[in-house]
Amino acid sequence: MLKISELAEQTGLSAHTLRYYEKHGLINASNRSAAGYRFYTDLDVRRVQFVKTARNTGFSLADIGQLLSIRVDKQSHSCQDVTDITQKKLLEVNAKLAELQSMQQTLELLLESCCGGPENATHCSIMEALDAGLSREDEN
Amino acid sequence: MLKISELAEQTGLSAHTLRYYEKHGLINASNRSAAGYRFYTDLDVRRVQFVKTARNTGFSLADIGQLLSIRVDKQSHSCQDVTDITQKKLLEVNAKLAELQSMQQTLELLLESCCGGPENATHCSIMEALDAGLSREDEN
DNA sequence: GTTGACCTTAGAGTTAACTCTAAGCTTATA
DNA sequence: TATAAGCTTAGAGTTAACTCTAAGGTCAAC
Ligand SMILES: [Zn+2]
Ligand SMILES: [Zn+2]
Ligand SMILES: [Zn+2]
Ligand SMILES: [Zn+2]
Repeated sequence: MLKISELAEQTGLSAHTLRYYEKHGLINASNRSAAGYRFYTDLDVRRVQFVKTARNTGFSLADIGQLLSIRVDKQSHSCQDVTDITQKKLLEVNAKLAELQSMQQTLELLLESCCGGPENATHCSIMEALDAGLSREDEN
Repeated sequence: MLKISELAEQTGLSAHTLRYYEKHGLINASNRSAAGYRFYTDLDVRRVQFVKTARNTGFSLADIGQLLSIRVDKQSHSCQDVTDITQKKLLEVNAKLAELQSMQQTLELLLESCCGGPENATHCSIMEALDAGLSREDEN
């Protein structure tokens, strides 16, 4: 049985974050000491690690709540339930990716166009491009 | 001279957002009516469009504040001042991009591994992978 | 039997960029 | 002149996921 600081160390999450996850219904300590100290079992640890892995994969805490409710009762859920959540997340990630890639391209073009030198910015092509709405050609 | 709602329509920003930008020092109405109504000149409009373009490019409002102070006094700033801001933004974008691409790859692998069917999730490879810390995916 | 580290809770603060509300003026139209 | 639409301000609310604080209780060690 682990105390919260030991679980924190094992998972790389802070004790604050673990309490925050508990408050939001994601995890729980199976046991409490007489004085109210949380004690975590191996099963608790695995659940926290599941949360952490899902978090790293990009799932929101709300998504993870759903995944956890599948996890504790797999019989009552289908693979489609799982792929629905995963697919939805992939679409979100793809949308953000497209946005960021567009920004990346714009920023790279801006940097290519500017001398980046120490003389004054009266001729700066980055400022000109931003003033011109990034040239009317590839507006979306 | 445009009223705030007219500027909003021309720029595609809401009047609320325009007042918010003003409160944060990004824009201003050159004139006010006797009763205090904001009135915007062509120069004001162009400044707002600059802000909007910079926003679409990914710059934060703080970045845009810096870009605007260069814009109003180009003689006192260098191209390097401009590229410093742009370069910093590009690094941020690249970092987020890398993170999202990793998530995308993980999500795609998860989806490939799961049948997505209607039978129960006791055998679901997505759940297994999340339980295993994605170790299967990492090895691929 | 006293440090000092660790634990508890409720609740406030953080971040960015909005978004909205309330209460009261102003302006245009009928 | 009455009505509706639009303007003003200060300030509160939203979102997500923490992050931290205060005030106090507990525990192991010396
Ligand atoms: Zn230059
Ligand atoms: Zn330049
Ligand atoms: Zn299946
Ligand atoms: Zn499956």
